[in-house]
Amino acid sequence: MPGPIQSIERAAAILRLLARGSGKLGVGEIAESLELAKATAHGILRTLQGVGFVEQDRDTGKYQLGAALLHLGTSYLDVNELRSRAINWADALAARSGEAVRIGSPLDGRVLVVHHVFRPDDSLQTLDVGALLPLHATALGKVLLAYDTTLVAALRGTDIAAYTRRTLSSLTAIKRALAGVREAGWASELGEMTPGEAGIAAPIRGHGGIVVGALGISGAVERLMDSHGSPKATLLGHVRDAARAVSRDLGASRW
Amino acid sequence: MPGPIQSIERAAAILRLLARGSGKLGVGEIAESLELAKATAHGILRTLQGVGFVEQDRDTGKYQLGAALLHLGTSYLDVNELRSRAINWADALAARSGEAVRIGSPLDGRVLVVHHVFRPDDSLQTLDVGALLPLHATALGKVLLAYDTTLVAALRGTDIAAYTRRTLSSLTAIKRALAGVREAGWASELGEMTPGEAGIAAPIRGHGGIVVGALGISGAVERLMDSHGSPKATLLGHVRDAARAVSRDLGASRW
DNA sequence: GCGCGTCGTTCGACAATGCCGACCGGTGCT
DNA sequence: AGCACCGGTCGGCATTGTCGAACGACGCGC
Repeated sequence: MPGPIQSIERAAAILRLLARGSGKLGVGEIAESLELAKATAHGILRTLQGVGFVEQDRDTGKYQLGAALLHLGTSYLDVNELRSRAINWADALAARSGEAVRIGSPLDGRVLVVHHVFRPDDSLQTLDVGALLPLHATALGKVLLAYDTTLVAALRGTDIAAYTRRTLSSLTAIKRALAGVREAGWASELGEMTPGEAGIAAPIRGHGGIVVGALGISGAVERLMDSHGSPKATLLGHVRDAARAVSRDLGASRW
Repeated sequence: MPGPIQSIERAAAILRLLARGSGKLGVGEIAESLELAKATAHGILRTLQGVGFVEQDRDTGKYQLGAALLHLGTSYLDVNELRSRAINWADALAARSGEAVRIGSPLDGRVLVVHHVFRPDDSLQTLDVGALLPLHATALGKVLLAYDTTLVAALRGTDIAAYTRRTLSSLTAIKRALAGVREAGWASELGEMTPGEAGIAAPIRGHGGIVVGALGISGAVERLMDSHGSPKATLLGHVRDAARAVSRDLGASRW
């Protein structure tokens, strides 16, 4: 049976659609978006509702994501080897650098945040584990792009959003930056996603030396960067050391 | 088409199995657990792999949950009305009480933690959003049980695990406790899940007054309880006030 | 080192299964 | 009141998923 199962693929598409649209959707909207017959979409939705993957608003009849997905998502974190090996090092890096630490791996042309340590102060911060960040406007994403040519190829065709005035919004500019990342072994970002915020990241390598993720810190520009817009040497060193330590734990002995 | 779609139900069962087993499973094990032909299980797994819901270990060939689920799970949090309305009140309750705050809703005979505010000190705490807690051994769960008879009915038949010496492990003992909860309007737990840890919780009511979740604090027994093993009055008041405030935001005007 | 057991995977055929167009019943807007 | 839209249901057709059996690769042990 070499071939994916149609109904399951459609069910997954519905779930992704609900996650992207970030809200409630009706049967008609879903059917139209996915070019399905209304009855087909309804049957899938009813099944997904039965297993708790979607819920239906009693008043409006519209559908949204269900609670069962939350537990599945966090269960994924438990078995994610990258995350479990990196937790201790991430805590240490946050303490040493005084900044928020994030670990990301590629997912579907974005960066999935699989771990997040808050900046060690009492300020209110929102956890963004599970968030999908853009590849081209974050330090984490640049690292992943630099060591995975298929990701770069996938960039072509997608629209490269310009979040701020500093965002690298052309493919050639991005490629030039990636060459620099490969040469240096780390990436940085300065106000390219959010004005005033910066990031520094380095690759995490797994068995055999292939890059399986990225680890980095992010915070206010004036704390991370020097007057020339380059990462402060001590912070950069801490980030690179932490990434190397995680890589070693994952079995990338030579790097 | 009145009837759930078989393949999607099976796919969901596989995902739940992978989440429960908390680790990697082979095709054979999965097929046996679900009483499927090996080829059938394989087809579903291949499809799930294609959409990123499961991943395959390159070396062993075994399957585990995939990264796409993490994003879906956190997307659920974004649209969860209970959580979004409760966040502000939960923060306030944590500040006032000095304890960790958790909000739970029922899922599949357990308590799903949909929000968690750390105890306001610098100690290392693990986020347990997405965790599934037992109904009968937590204050949150007791509240949910007390106001949902179908949950109690479902308890019969499941094994009622005795986590500690104090866990209410018989159905009659639980039912007696639930009557007390209904009368008082709140629930507490003292070392029934983990020795030395206690909890206090109150119901969150939605539109029309039906209980849609529970909100509570948990922490060391000596901080939450008085010498008689009853919740400290001030803490209890804070919990009940917060639960009422959230209920009001959800439209349960009369309660 | 050879063979046995087990694993993930593929094949092919059957019919069960999910898909679709058309049809209800209710709600809210005009 | 009429209309348009919504979510949900029905029944027939054939597409689609299911299953038993066989394949190749790996690893363990005799």
